[in-house]
Amino acid sequence: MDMKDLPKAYDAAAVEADIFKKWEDSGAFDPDGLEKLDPRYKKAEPYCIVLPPPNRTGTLHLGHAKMLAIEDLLIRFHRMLGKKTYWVPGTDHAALATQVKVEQILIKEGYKDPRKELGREKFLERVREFAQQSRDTIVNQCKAMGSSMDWKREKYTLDDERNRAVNTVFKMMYEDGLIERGYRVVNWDPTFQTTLSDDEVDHKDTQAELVTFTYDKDFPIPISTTRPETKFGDTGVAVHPDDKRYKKFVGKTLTANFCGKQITLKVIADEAVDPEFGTGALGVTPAHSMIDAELAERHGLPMVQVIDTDGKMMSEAGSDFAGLTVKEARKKIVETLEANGCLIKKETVPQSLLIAQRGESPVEQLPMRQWFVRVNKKFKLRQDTLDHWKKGDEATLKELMSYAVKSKQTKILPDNFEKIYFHWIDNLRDWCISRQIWFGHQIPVWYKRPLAPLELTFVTHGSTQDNINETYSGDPDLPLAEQGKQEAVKQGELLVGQNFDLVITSDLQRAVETAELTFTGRKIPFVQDVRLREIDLGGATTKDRRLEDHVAEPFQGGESCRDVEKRMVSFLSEIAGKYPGKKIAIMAHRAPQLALEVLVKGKSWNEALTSDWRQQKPKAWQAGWKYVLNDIKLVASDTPGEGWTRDPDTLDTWFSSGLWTFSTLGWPDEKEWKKNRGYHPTAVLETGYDILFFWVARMVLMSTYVLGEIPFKDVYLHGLVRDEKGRKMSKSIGNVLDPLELIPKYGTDAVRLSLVMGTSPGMDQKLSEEKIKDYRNFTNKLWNISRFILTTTQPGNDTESEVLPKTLADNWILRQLDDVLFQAKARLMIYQFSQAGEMLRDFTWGDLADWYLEVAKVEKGKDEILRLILKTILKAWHPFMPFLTEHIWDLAGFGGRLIIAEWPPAVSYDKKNFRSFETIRSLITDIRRVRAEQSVEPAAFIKVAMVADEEKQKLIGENIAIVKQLARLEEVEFVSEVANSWPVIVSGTVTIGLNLASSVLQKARAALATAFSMEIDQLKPYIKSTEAKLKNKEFASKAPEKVVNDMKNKLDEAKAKLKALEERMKA
RNA sequence: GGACGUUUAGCUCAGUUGGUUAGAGCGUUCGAUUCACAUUCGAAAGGUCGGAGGUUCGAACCCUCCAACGUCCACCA
Repeated sequence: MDMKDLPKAYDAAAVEADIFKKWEDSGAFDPDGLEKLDPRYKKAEPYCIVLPPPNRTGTLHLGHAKMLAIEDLLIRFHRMLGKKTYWVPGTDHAALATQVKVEQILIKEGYKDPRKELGREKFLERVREFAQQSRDTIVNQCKAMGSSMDWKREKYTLDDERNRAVNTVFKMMYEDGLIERGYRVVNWDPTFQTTLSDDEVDHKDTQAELVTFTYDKDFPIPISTTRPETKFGDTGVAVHPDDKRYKKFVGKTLTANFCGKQITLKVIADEAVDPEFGTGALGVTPAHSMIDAELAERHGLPMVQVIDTDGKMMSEAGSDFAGLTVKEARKKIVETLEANGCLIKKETVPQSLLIAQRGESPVEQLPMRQWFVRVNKKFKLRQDTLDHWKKGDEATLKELMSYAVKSKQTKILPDNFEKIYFHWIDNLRDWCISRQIWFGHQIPVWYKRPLAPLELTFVTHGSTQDNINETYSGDPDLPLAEQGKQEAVKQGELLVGQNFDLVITSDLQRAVETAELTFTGRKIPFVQDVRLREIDLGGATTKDRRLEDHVAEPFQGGESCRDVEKRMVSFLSEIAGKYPGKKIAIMAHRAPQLALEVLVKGKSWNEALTSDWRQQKPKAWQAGWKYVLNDIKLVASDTPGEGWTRDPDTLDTWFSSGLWTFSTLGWPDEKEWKKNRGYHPTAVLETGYDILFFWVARMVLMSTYVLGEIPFKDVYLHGLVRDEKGRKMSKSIGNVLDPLELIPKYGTDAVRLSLVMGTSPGMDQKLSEEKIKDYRNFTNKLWNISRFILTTTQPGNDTESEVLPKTLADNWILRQLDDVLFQAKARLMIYQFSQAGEMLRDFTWGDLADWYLEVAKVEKGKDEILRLILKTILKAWHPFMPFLTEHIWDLAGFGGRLIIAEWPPAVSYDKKNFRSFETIRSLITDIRRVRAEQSVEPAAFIKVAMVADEEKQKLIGENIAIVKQLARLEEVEFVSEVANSWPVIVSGTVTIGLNLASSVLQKARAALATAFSMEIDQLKPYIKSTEAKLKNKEFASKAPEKVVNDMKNKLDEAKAKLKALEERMKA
């Protein structure tokens, strides 16, 4: 292309798609592709960022655009630094959010209850279809933003590999006792019919009616509530321990007839009660308030549920109320209380209502059986963790999360968010992870339910010689010792009166013998089962046969505890089908019994091992341990086969997101994970501060737990993008700026700049179209700078080697360039993108375009240096403006792809006299100012005469062409003294006189006199205060030398200037 | 109720560990324009750094208190 044909303005829309394709085809987005492009990436340090996967709920907004701009900047910068950069692309299924969205769409299509009408599979198909469309949109938008990630490596939080990671972690946590199924009060969303975690519930300030009443006419303690309808579930009344009014009731159990229902209430004293509020007494509703549930747990109060999952009153509320909605019931209760004369007063109070984060529906707190991650539970670490704990040490998940940040292994930027993070952890409750929605990772738990529960009685075998000696002779099948036989008989005596339908024994000698002796004389069928055998110790010798060490790891050549567990699952599921409702005695060994504790009681192996009765001294001998087999629960990463029903619930979406840093790198697949191991911990996690808790904290939890290492070294939290008035962008206000509309209008680079510049981490950003326009102007400026250089210079050989400065201006611009490269790099390393960009802009616009290019129009022979500067700034700007810079790079024919060019090295210049050009610059500036200040016609600026010392005369004389061009002068002459009739200003130590047209002379003199006196008025107090300061002994002794010297120099300059001005005034 | 921010020019914001007379962009005013760029260039005006105390030779910066605004967490039943 002929350079002359370059359009006057940069047309982003016309070139961007093309450039993106070139990048994509080049393989530069692929960390392994980099090696093929440039050998320097072969042994390169890895640099990895995982893309916070956008939700597949629709399209990307400006917040995403900001995220992409910052992360792409980081990736491109580090790629140019020579790192093997891997930006992991992917999307999030966003379980609930996506399902809700699709439900809304289906309702619009005419379905009334889409899930019921379609059924699980068909409904999920629609959700998947929507998610797929959304994914396609997201990918295209990311590409439009210029994001340099390789979509061939795309991951999805709900794909098969991620599912494997989820199931594996679930199983690990379950085995460690960190996941449990419990009956607890949870947040329930009656609209979407699912539980929500504490973090998914918001508080909305509303007005509510606070009702003060007594449960019935005779009840001695009045209470207040805004939720009278829950009072059917009250099981206690709590007062403050010091409250004299109620002291006499504490500890008593009272009854009342509350609106037709008989309730029993225990009066308890608890510090948590505020004696000042209401009546000072609090009706405790353990089933419908987490706070009350905690209170109830402390005081042993029972839980009575009265509201169902539809938000309606249950039969527990009495026939008058059952079936009513919460609202209806509330109204009716107040009326009933009033009619019964129990109502004391009604008042309006502010209340914060629990609402679901999506939508406005109120959230109920209900007791339910759900799955929880226990954050305060001690567990044994599976590996060395965070360079602080050793494998086998005990810790809680909270401690891991806390230590990762406390030890600064993960640093949060800005650091005040660390405090917020710790505060959140301190108040963290167990995390409810099961959801009753369909879209998501189904919980990897299977059940087999017998038609009727089996009653199992575990009986243990009598001692063998090894048991007595507490040794291991190596023979796994010893007969009973004499002592053991006696024990077996004794056991039989203790079991008299208990009836069994069947005895199943292990087939080992000691078990069979014991069974015969224990159940002698009873006519019960015996069955032997090989699956009930003791754990196979393999080649273990006495020293290494601690079961604790072999929970997952098998004994050498033998079994692990988990292997026994597997046998027992098979055993139990068989007898569950064969003998429903029967009473069965199980005669077996230690490991099988512990497996029962695990499988039937839901303990973890470590819990089962530590609570094992055999550990107690003296051993608590008893005749049989009872287990009721309601269902057999199997936690597995794969479906266990016929006859098993999978838990229908799905997991909280953040469970899978929490694994994102390593599940995307191949874990738990050994081969893949090994390949990508170097990328973890990832370099930085860049995201909005609004998901610090949801996501960032949970990734720390998962990574420290699963891998024992942090998920990322730095966390960079960007602020939210708001409209120009500081409001959140929302469709209802209509202030949404859509990246897809902005990009074609202003160019991607301008949009990216506007999202990066003028922002700092953690601070919200106000964005207007005006700002984007300003950055569009800048992209155009860079375009025209390039256009000028490319049209006025010849390519030459464009070497990377040094270009020697020929003139003062050359030396000055190279020095400025060198400085800005150093500064910008330093800022980028510490995530100060805005400052880095500002420095580059000041150089590009202020130094290069406004000065050096002007100089270049006068001084010729700058082809080489101009092209070097262009090449250098294109590199430096590339992370900020990838499209424009790559495009110009192509046009200039610099060769190769800018995207993998090396970050520019230092530029050499003459360090001694780089300041000389500053003198000329300030002279020109002064002339320009005088002209403007005095409102002098340009035509009057014909001549400038100046008084200067010889050195300065020489300097200016050598650069006279520049001075003339930039100050728009016709002539400059040096004189010994400037004529009195000429207006004069002082520039540094140069005195300039202006030869003005006579018509403006008078005006100019007057203006000049005012200007002089103003300047003198400014200088005098400055000189005075500075002199005083310098004379101050304390200042002189305490201030650093550099400060003092700088002040002295500046003072001398000011004095000289003042002297000259005063002389001029006199004249 | 608790915590964390923010408050600097008309607007949007910088201001690195306290150190010369506090900066930028936009806007405003004045001026320029055959030149790479009117998406341009030059210049100016505009700030007792939210308020009040304190520490220091020296404070926009550190400490205390207050005010306004914002955000997060808790939930007083």
